[in-house]
Amino acid sequence: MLTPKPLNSPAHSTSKPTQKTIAEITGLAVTTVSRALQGDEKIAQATRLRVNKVAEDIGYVPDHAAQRLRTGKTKVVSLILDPHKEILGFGNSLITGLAHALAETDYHLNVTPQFLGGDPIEPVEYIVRNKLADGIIFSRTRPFDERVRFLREHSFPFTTHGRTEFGYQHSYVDYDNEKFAYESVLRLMQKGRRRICVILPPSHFTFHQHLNYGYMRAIRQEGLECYKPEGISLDSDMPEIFEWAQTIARTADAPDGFICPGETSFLAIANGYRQAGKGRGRDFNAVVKSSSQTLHQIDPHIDNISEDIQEAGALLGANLLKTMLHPDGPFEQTIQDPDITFPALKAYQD
Amino acid sequence: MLTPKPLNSPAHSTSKPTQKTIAEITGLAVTTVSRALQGDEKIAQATRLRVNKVAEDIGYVPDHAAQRLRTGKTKVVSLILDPHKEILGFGNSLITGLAHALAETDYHLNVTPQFLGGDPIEPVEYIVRNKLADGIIFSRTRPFDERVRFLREHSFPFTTHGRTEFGYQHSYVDYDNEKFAYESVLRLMQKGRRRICVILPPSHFTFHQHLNYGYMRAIRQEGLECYKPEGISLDSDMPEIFEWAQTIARTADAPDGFICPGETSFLAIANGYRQAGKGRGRDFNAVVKSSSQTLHQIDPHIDNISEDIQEAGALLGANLLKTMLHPDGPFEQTIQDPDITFPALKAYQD
DNA sequence: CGTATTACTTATAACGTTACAAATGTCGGA
DNA sequence: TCCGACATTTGTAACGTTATAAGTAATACG
Repeated sequence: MLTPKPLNSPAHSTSKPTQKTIAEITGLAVTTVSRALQGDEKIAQATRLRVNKVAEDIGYVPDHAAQRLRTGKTKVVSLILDPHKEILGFGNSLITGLAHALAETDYHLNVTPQFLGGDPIEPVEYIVRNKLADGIIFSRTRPFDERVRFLREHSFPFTTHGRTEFGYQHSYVDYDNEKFAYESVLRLMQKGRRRICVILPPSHFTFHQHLNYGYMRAIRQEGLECYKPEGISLDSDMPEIFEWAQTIARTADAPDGFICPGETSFLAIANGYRQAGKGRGRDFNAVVKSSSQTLHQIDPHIDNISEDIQEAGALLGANLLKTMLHPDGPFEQTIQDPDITFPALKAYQD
Repeated sequence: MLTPKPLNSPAHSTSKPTQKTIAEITGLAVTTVSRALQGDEKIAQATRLRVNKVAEDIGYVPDHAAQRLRTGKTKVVSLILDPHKEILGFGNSLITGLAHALAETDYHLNVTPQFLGGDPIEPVEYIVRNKLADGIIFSRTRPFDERVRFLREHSFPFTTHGRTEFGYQHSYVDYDNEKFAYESVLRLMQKGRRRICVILPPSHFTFHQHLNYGYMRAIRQEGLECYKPEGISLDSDMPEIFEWAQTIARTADAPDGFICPGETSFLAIANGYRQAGKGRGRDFNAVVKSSSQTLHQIDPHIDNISEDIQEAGALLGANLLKTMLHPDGPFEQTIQDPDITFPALKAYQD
C-alpha cells in the first residue's frame, strides 16, 4: 500500500512520475499516454494495457492541478455546512452519506462552513468566483433563495436540501415535513391531547411553510386551536426554549402536546415542563423528529418520527452527480417519506 | 457583491479576466502583473497600486489550479473526520473551530471522511499521494500511530488531535484526559460513591491510556476497587451499553459511580439503570465529559466536565499553520485543561 | 564624463495535462 | 501497382501562473 519505489533508471529516478516518465519508458508520445490512461478507444488495447501497467508499476498518480488547469474541471463537490442546532449530529451524518455517494466516483468532498450570522450567499459566491468546485450542495433553503437564483444565473450545478418556490425546476432532496406535522397532530390527539403546540423554524425557511401547512391542515380538520409560540423557534438556544417552556407550563391553558421538528427543542421543553412540575405522559406528550438513537436512550417511550440524514446526504450526492452530468435537467427531485410507525397506544400511557 | 461586468474592450470582453487581461489593460508585462499582485517590493508602489486597482475593477480572481500547478502548493488543509460516536456534534464543532482558524488565511478546508471500519492510513496515503492538501489533521490517535509515522517519513505537515508515544516530537492538540479521570473519581467519592466504574475507549487509542492512568492513580490513592466493564467501550453502540448497564445494575455489587468520557455512554447507562429501577442521585452518580449543552437540558444536575471541541479545532488549525510555515519545528503542543468547577455538593443530592 | 549602482521591468521557460489537427502505417480492392 | 479507408499514433499549442535570469533606464559617484 505504500508508495512503490520509483525505478532507478537515470531519466526518471528522483522526482515523482508523470505521464512524461511513462512516455519515456514505453517509448510512446505523451499524448498517447494521456489518451491511453483515459481509456480512449482509439488507442490500441495492447497499448492501453501496457501504459496502465507501467503507470501502476512506477506509482503514477495524475496531477489534479494540471488536469484542472487544462480541463477546467475541479472534480470537487462543495458542501456548505451551516450550524444546524436542532438536529444532533446533522453535519456528520450528511457528510457520511455524501461521502458514500461520492466514494465510487473521482469527486472529492470539500466542506465550506457557513458561519453563524454570515450571509448565506457569501460562501456560494466565493466558490463560484474562485471555481473551487464543480457542484454545490447547501441546506436551510428559503422559498426564494438567493443562492438558487445566483447559481442558476451562473449555470452552476447544485442540489439543495430543501425545496424553493421558484417557478423553475432544480434538483433537490427534501423531507416531507408537511406529512410529519400532520401526522404528529393526529398522534397527539390519539393520546387525548387537544392543546397542541408546534415549534417552527424561523419563517424565512421553506420548511417552516411545510411544517406550518401540515400542522394547520390537521388543526383545522380536527377543530383544534392553534398554538404557536411567540419569539421561540427551532433555532432558539436551548436555555431560551427552556425558559419559555417553564413559563408556559405554569399557565392555565398550557399546551399538552408538542410537535418538535428537532431533538434539542424537545429536550429543552421537557426540561422546562419538568421544572414546572409537569411530567411527560401525564401532563403532556410530544412527537419528535429525530435523526439519531439518542432520544431513544433518554426515554424509550418517546414518539419519534425519524429523518434519515445520512440517506439525505447520499441522495444529495447522487442528484448532484446527475446534475453535473446533465446540467440542463431533468432535475432529480427527491422527497424523503417520514416513517410513521408509532408503537401501539396502550403500552405507552406513561 | 455580484461579479462586476467585464470591460468591453475587444481584447478582453468575453472570457474571465486573467493576469494577461490586466497586462493588456495596463500595458505591463504579465510577469510584472504577477509580481505586483504578490506585493513584491521590487515593483514600484505606483505600479502595484495601479495593477491592484485594475484587478479589482475587472473582477480578477487568481486561478487556483494554475497557482497550484506552478508552485506545488495546494493551499488546502485536510481534516480527516472519523465517525466519533461518543461526542454529540463532534464533527460540526471541530469544523467550525478549524474554519475560524483558517478564515483569515488563504487556506481552504477539505474534509475527508474516515469510513467506519476502514484502515485509518488510507485517507492519509491518498491525500499525500495525490497531493490534495498542504497539511493534514486527524484524530483518534494511537500511541504508535501509523499515520504519524507515514507523514513524518514523507515530511508532510500535520497536527494530531491526541498525543502519540513516539520518541520524536510533532504538533498536536490534546485534552488532559488524565486529569479528567482523576478528578472524576474524587468527585464521585465526595458524593459517597466507592464502586466507581470508568468507561474507556478501545485500548489502541492513546487517550485510553491517559484516562486509565488518571483513573488508576485516583483509585489506588483512595484505596478503591477498580471497575472496568468487559466488552464495553466508548465506541460501543448505545443499545449495547444500555443492555450491559441494565444487567450490571441488577448485580449485588453494581457500580454506584460512573465516569463517562462521552455523552452518549452516559445516556445509555442512565437508561439501563433506570430500566433496572435504579435512579441517578439515589443509586448512582456520574461525571460526564460533555461538549454541548444537551446534557444540561436532559438533567441540569449532572456533574459534567466540558471539553471545548470548537476550541480544539481552532488550536489544531493554528498549530498546523505554524507547522506548515516551519516544517522542522518547534512543534506546537497544546493541552486543553479540563474546567473542573463542580457545583457545591449539598444542592445536588438528587 | 564614464562607470557603478539602484530601481524597476520583462522575456523565456516551465509546472503536467489534454484538445486539436495532422501524420504514419496497414490493408483490401480496383 | 496505386488508391482510399481505416487504425493508430504523434507534434504542437495551450490552460494561467510564477521562478529565473536578464534587461533597461535613471541616478549617484569618482
